Amino acid sequence: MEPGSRKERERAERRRAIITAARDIAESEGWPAVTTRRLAQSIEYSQPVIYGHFANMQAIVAAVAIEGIVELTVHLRRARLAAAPENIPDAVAWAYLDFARAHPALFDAMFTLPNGLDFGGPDAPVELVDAFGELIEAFAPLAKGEDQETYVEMAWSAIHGQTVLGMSGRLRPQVAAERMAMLVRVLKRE
Amino acid sequence: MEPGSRKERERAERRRAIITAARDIAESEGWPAVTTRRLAQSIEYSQPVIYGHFANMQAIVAAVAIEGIVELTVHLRRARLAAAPENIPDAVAWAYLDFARAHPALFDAMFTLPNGLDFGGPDAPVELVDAFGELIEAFAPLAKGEDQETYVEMAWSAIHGQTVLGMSGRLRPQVAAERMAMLVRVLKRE
DNA sequence: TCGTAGATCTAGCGATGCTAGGATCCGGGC
DNA sequence: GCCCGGATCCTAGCATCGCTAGATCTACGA
Repeated sequence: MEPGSRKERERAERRRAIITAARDIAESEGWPAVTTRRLAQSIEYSQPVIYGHFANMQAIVAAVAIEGIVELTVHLRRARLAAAPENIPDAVAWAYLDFARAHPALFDAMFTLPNGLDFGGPDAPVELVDAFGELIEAFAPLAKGEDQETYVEMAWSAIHGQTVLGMSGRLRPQVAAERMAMLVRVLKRE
Repeated sequence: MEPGSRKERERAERRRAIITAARDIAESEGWPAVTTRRLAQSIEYSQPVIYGHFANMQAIVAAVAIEGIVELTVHLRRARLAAAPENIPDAVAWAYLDFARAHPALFDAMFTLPNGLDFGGPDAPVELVDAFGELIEAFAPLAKGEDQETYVEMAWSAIHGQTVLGMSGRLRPQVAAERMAMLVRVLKRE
């Protein structure tokens, strides 16, 4: 099937429709409601058509996760570029938490559900590398003498941990702001 | 059924057998292999018997999670008591990571799988409160002027984040040791 | 010894992810 | 214009899941 043909376009559209439907259903009703039959109904095709686009359910989660990572990257970048240089770590940390709160199902696809994505491995998708690059921009300046990449991993996981524990109700919500500010202060080592 | 009777004891034994079977299967084959039919086979009863002990599958995950939390608590306490005072934060942080690595399925039950446990809420199980108490013992001394409880939440979530991202292959494993050491250094604010 | 209450099992319901095999449609050669 | 072959799509079904209803069987007290 030559690229750019009508069939090719329709096929790509259908793939997008599946991903979008999965996102929408997951955000509104939770991931357990995202079933192959439900997706088929959303795109107005029969169930096996789904398997013409994705090998299995996990591949759909992975596709949504990739989309989420891309959006998270632009969200972080926007926050970084809008902030005064000395406020970049705060702004990006907050943007991370904001994103997770605004798109919990997307966040689940990225970090909680099994999605089969190879993050650290040799053939990690570019989207993942880009996202980490954005974190480097934000937090590498705080590394001081330490190894930058390691420092950024450390900072990211600290922010991530606070995000996931907070979102799952394991931390006191009323001090969320002060807790995140405290983390950034500690990371800045002022 | 009066407590202490033979029937009561047998019932309690069976409950324990279910929890143990769930743990064992989850550790050796992953949580998806833990099905009600499989558990029934393990305890040599028919499947509906499971529902005489647990309302649903999630309640079994919760029971395993509680068990895991208790074990994590003693693991952290042991590490704390064995360490020199100035090394307590390092020792406890490492113990946390060690525990997750040694019992990944247990850790999943506690933090990744839906278990319905109310962590932060008013009627959180005592086991959860005890576990957090252990974290307070370890990290509150680092709070300096800051609010202690908030500081401990911050430190815990940072360690937790590094643990979960590391275990799911999202951080470089070869620098795991230096990364955790770096976090503790930052938390100590030396 | 017998009747009843509780314990346990068999069987089944409505779902799930996923697949096989038949129908249908569409495009290119005569 | 027709016909044929391949791609595309659907119906139907398999095995398995969590969970439950109803029958059966066991054990204990009157």
